[in-house]
Amino acid sequence: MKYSVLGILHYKDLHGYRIREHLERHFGFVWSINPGQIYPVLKSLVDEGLIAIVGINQNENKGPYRKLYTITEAGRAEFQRWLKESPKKTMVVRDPFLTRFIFFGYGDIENSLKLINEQIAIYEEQLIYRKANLPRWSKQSQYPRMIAELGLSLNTMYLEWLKRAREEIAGHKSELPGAQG
Amino acid sequence: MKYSVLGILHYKDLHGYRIREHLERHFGFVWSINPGQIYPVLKSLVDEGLIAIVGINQNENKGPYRKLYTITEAGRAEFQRWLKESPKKTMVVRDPFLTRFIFFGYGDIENSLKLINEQIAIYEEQLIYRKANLPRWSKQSQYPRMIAELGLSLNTMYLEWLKRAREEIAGHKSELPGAQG
DNA sequence: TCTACCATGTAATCTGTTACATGATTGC
DNA sequence: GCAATCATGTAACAGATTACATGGTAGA
Repeated sequence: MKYSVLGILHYKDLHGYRIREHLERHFGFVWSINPGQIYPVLKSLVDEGLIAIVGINQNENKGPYRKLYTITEAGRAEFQRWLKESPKKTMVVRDPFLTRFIFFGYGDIENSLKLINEQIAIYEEQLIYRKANLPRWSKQSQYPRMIAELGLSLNTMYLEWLKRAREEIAGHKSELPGAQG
Repeated sequence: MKYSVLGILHYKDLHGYRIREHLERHFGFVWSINPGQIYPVLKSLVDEGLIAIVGINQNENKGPYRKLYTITEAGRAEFQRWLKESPKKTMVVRDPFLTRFIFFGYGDIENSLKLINEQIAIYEEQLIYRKANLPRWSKQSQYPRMIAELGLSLNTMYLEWLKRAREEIAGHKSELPGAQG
């Protein structure tokens, strides 16, 4: 999304690949920018005059071919306007596992438990990664650090819920073999 | 999404408007189906033979004009296949407030606090609604109830985080007037 | 040399969103 | 009678996803 790009260029001049990598690595749970999306977005931002190319590294210098982008004054103004807006929509969680979970009553319990265990494994790994990365945020980056803390809380809460769900479903299985709720 | 429609038709034969309403009301935080999306989806499901129209209420009978859909055997089979699949993607939270929050360091603190307070008001109201609706889920609908519990946990956790963020930012304001983190 | 990754880009397709249009019904 | 809501639908647009294509660089 274009405002994320404008936001990140406040911090540093970057090229497309790095912008995407940065967003994905640090805030991937809040949004994800697609590799096939970042270059068209950069192009349209240049066309609108909100960002500009400050340099193109061709192989005269060493390092790969890439374009370095910077934010313009118009870009900063547009970003400030956006930042002040009250968001019109509330939080939505997109998760292909949860859409299945709702309908687990129409499937078989063994398969449900298998999928739940897969999710637990994924989020336990993610939790380790997130705990390890929290101290990296300095006092300078107060807001990104708070977002990282939110990610950690979400991760912890979700894991607890998954484990409660697993216990409840496993218990249900032994009580009423074959039956589904 | 088509599998949500197939899932919900396991529970009951419904018409388009009710399908959307049901999804929106009970699981709106996990997905939202757009009003301009449900009818094309129903049409393509009929074309694929996964659902079928069981009746059209024209104004011979009382009540408004509407089409009642049911799931076919092919639809059940396709749904079962989907339900067994391991989801390829992990959870993503979409929230226009959080995308702004990350960049609050580049805006002014007064505005940030204003937006945070708006969010707190929204989610406090939502929390009351969710607490009130939890007991409605019977033992029969175990999985939807667990989803509702997840919604409640998420809501509670998010509110706590918003309030911690507010305190931290408000404190920061009085310590270092004009400065931003 | 070969693999993995860095880096940019396009095309086709699928979803999602907004806005509109129509008309019936229900309750005040 | 009027407003709100029920109900179905379309059109235009915006955003996301997948797949592909190209070529450079770094390190085993």
